[in-house]
Amino acid sequence: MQRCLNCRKLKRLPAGLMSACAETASSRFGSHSQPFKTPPLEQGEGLEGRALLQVHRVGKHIVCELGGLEGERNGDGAGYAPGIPAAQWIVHLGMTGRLLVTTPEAPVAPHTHARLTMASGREMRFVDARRFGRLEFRLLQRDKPFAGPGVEPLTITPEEFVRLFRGRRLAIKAALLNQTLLHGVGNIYADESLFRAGIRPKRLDYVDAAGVRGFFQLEHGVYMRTGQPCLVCSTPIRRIVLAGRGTHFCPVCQR
DNA sequence: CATTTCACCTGGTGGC
DNA sequence: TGCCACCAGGTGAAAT
Repeated sequence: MQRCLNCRKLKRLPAGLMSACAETASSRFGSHSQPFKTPPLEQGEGLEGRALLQVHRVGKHIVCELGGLEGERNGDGAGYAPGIPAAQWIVHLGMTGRLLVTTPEAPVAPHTHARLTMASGREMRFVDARRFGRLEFRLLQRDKPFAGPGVEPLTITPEEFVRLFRGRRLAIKAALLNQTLLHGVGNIYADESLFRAGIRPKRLDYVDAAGVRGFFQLEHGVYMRTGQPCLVCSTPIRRIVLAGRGTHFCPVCQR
């Protein structure tokens, strides 16, 4: 018996892999408050026996490419194999999520939502106190490869960037936080980017592909520096709430 | 449709 | 010392 991470009751849990019972996982499927975007039972069964081929990033998501199973076939009847990508495990860490690799004997930390036994004998564990993280399993013969909700900020062209943001009637910071436009930028990078570019978070429809001034590389210029002097002009950094988030800026450097 | 607001969740912090 | 209000932020449902 094990305590379900969703309903907190002592229950027999499916497959011993996911620390949530089937009923709450499915009944609360889609809720914010649980980490299983794919129901735990389906997720555990889907992952079983697959090789972990590659890990990469898409926006704020970690994408694990998984190999096929012996005898597994795609829609055209072609065979999969352990070395051929056939499924994906998508991990979003939310605010406090972590992926840990441990020995099976290692004490199970509070808020451990998933425990995967690896072929090496070690365990991969997903721990997330605040439960903003998500776990999702995709079968490529059924689902599209995960592409993320928006476009990549590190490879977008200036022209695409302009096309994405021009004409919108909302604060530039709210637009930056919208993952269906540009994905991967959270509250901290939004504040820091706008400071470096010298742009007020409340500005509407601001587009200037060459507007990066490049103030600082290492330390936060504005984020969580409310009342402290601006690193450029010494004016106290201001804090407002925008799009429901703490928002920090220099009233002189950012126009 | 576009945009805004808010609930979800827990650990840490500061005030009393 | 302990209690409580409040804050942090990614997401997506609900409201506007």
